[in-house]
Amino acid sequence: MATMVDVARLAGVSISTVSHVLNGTRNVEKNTRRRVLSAIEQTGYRQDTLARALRRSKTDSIGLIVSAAGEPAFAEMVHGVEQAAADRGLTLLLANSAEDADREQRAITTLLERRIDGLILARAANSTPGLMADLQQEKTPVVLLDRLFPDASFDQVGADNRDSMRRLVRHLTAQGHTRAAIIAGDIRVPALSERLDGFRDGVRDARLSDADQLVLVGRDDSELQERLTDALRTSAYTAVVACSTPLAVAGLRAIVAAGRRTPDNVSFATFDGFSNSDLFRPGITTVRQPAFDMGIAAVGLLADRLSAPHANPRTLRLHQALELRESTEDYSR
Amino acid sequence: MATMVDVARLAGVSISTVSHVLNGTRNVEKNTRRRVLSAIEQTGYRQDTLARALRRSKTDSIGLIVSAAGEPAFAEMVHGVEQAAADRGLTLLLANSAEDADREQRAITTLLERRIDGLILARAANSTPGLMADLQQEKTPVVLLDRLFPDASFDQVGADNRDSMRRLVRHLTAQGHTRAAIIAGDIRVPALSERLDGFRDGVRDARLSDADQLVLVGRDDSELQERLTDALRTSAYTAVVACSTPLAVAGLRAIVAAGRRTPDNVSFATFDGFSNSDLFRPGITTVRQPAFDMGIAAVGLLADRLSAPHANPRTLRLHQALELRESTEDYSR
DNA sequence: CTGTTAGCGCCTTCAT
DNA sequence: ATGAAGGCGCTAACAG
Repeated sequence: MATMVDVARLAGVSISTVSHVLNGTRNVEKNTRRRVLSAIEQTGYRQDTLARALRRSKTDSIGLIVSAAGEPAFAEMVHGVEQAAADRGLTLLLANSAEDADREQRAITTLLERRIDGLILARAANSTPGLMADLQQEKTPVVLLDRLFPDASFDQVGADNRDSMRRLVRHLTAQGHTRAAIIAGDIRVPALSERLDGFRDGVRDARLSDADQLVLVGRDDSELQERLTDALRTSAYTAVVACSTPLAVAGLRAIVAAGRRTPDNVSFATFDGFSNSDLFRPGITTVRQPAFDMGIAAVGLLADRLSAPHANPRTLRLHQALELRESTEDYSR
Repeated sequence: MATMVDVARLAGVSISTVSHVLNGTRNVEKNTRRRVLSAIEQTGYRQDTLARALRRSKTDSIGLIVSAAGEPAFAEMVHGVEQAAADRGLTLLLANSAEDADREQRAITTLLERRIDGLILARAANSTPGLMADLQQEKTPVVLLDRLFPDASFDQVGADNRDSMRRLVRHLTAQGHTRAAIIAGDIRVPALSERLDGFRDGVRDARLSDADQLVLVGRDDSELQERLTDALRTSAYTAVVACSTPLAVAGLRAIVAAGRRTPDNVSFATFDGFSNSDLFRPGITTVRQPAFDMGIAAVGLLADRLSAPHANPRTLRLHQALELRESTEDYSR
């Protein structure tokens, strides 16, 4: 591999001149520049980012840790982050915590050792608050994605979960539903607890009784599925709301297992949803998370932070569209 | 940020000793080791991967360039690669070429400048053969993923596309279909041209006429969709086969636009398919690409290559399961 | 068992 | 307009 020394020798200049033409960091005579450029060409010289980063203590790279690389919503966020990073000349280091705090901690350490300029983090469900305190101490800026932190001392990008759920419930109650089951999942995850809060808002808006609603909370999707199956068999719930794609899978399976049908017997709606779901029956009413745009926005916040380290932290809440489909239509008790 | 010098001073040893306890690269007395370890603790020392990599000329990182980060199949490959890399202590640098040769070239340059130990590449559709020749010259090992190269001079991981399609066509012809349309898409993509070859194999197996089949080739999905719509309106094709998820979207839309219905009027099958598609109607017969495992396998090949630079290149073809569903059932002419 | 030292390739101040 | 030279933080001979 050719180095700056090789280029300098071939061009008959000093390595400092080579560096300066490379970075455009001071004037160099037209003619010398030409010689350097052609020497670069001939030697096939390629800058060594490592040495450069070591010297400048800046890597032009950012890290992204997602909590569930397998979920479509996170895959989209990764896509968005990658695009926005590349547009800014930043390289993306990707890691997946798989909802595990230990793996998350290891990923953070690894990325910080690699001296990333900034970190975008969708925290694992069982991530400890202590982690955030530690991160506060680091000089590497952090942007929280999707999995937000209650006190707004970080830059964060999320969705308007609570309000979106409230709108969804309003839609259901407007159709006459009075008893619904919500599969809330692991409410240690802020986005999920926000959605549950929104559900309660909606129930209150419609002056319905909390006791008539079924709230399914827990970490084990298949257990939730069973509980819902039982509930649908024995009680008169007329609507089911799922709070994420995997929970929607559990919900739909429970509906089938209980011998119910959507939308005939039971209305169904979900957050996040399934891709291309408009092509299939039943069409499912979905609150669509703008995951790709959230990824873009996270990089934006991070870039802003890098250029203004002491500005006030910002929390962005992106709007989620409510896509109405047949799974919540034609309800009649 | 504490450095090895700080640790050494605090522990009252030389930096070389610190380095050796850090890397376990030579024996150090139990007692000194303890002192060093505690000094590391106290200073909050963290290894600087950059300096280390510069010195060792080895970064313990790999690059992955996908051609279409938005497609579910590639998202799964990313997931698999990330997991396998993390399991081996490798950091993943991710880039997306978005099927554009220029972006691909830039991504390659960027990653090589970062001195990745190896590269996993799903080439862009319009990637030039010259690129592969250039890559041959690099000392950085390359593993081709999904988008393979005809001459097997690289390590590669793909699927048994041709044979899988042949099996699928056999299933269709066994049901009595004699006229099918295949949406082959951009056959510059090897996986797609292989699938088309398999289609022709299947047609020949059944002693059907090529002229009775409709082969739709092109880069613009919506144009293919229109052509298929017209064909379905005017000709008696009884089956449609799509060669990727986006092409399946086009195919299903065309079927609807032509006023046909699956499976009543027309059978339908696709490669790659939709996630959780078992939950929806019509259930679609799908050749499922083992994308996650392909990602895992690619890292495996790369790791092997790193430890045995001069071994013969290997091409892995993973088996794709044929999932039969109702979209190809109950056909009667 | 431990220490000294020469770079890895680059940027950047200080001279000229 | 250009060069010389000192590190960035670390590993790996080479010495003791």
